[in-house]
Amino acid sequence: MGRKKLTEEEKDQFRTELLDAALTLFAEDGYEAVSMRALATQAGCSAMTPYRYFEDKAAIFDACRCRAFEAFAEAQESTAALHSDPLKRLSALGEAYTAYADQHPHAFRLMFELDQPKASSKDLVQAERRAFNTLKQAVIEGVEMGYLKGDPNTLAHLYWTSLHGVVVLDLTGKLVHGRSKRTLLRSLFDGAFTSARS
Amino acid sequence: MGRKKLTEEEKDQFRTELLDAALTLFAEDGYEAVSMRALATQAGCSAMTPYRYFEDKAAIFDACRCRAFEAFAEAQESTAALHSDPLKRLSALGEAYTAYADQHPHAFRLMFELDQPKASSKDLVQAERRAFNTLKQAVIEGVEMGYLKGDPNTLAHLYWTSLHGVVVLDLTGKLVHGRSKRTLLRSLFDGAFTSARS
DNA sequence: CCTTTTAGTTTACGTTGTAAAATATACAGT
DNA sequence: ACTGTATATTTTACAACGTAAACTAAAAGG
Repeated sequence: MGRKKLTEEEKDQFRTELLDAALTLFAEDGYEAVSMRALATQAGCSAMTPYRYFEDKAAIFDACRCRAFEAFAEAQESTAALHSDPLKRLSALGEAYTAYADQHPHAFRLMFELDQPKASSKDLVQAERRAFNTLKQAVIEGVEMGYLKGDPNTLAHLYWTSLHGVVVLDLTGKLVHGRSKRTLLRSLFDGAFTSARS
Repeated sequence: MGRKKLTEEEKDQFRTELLDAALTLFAEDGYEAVSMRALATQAGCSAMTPYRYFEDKAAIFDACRCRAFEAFAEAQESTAALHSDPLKRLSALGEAYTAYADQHPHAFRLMFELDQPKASSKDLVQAERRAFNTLKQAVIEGVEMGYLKGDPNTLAHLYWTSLHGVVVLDLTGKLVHGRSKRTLLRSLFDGAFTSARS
């Protein structure tokens, strides 16, 4: 029941396993399937054990959010690796962004839910930056190579926010019938490059 | 205890009062303050009474969302009424959009929460359209008067989605430090009109 | 007057997050 | 080797939740 004095590695190991279990439940049956008791069952411990390793349920969700951002960043990075041309890469990253939302709706929701704590943990901020940097790097190269003009940081943010807006409004069914996500994304992409193209 | 055979108007009246109570709780203490028991207390009835008038809690929230969209649409409309010039009006509508998110965070969350039912009620769709149409009308006039070029519906959607993306990513604290919402909105507005300007 | 219909409340159940208490195990000191 | 203490984990317990089921009360129809 209580071996004794777990090393820091063992604790991290358990935390990792717990988050694995949570992410599994998440992916399988969605957000509300992750109760403390369900999570405990999945992780093979009792309902109270997680409380030795995390402050509360919200802290566990925060850590899951962090993991979700890392996985998302990896998806973005591996997409970026396929295209050396900055504009092609930007386009592909946009496609990958919406594809990720389609294929991992629960993870996407976890990442971008409106009611999450505004002050993020250090780790979460880092994971978020990592996801964004892939996009930003493509914009930087686009500017350097003369395909785009303007402040790279601003351009990258604008591309991201526009993309995100289309995705979330589509996800919540708010786009007016007849304007598909795909159509809008194409127009967005063309328009963004029209206005930013040097 | 049970007068008898309420008229349809009386029923609607009660529904309205109940939603008023819900929206009050919402605005005062936020999303999670709206439990059935708290709502009942606020509305001056027992916890089960609302179930005679709504299917379940989700249906009440749907109706609240509808009301929130109507209030939002009104805010947009009254902003639009202040500016006859389409471009000035579009800019003002963008400002009003972000201002609404700042001033009514709970209502905004209710409207645009990621996990809402994708298939909306007829009323909700209508309220959503109404909010969007104000923006769309300004774009239409902008095109008609030769300030903008392109398909108005698409342009309006793009303006809206871009705006929305900035607002929600700011709201969730995802914008990288140093890129303020305001800066991005200005760039967005300039850029949109640069690319769409005829 | 009695029965039915309708409105509303009370009670009760299963589930949730988690505080508090109980239990089990490993090590330190004698 | 025995005992006490620190640590890990589980068990139990509680308040709050959404809501089903049972109950109460009053008006309308026969």
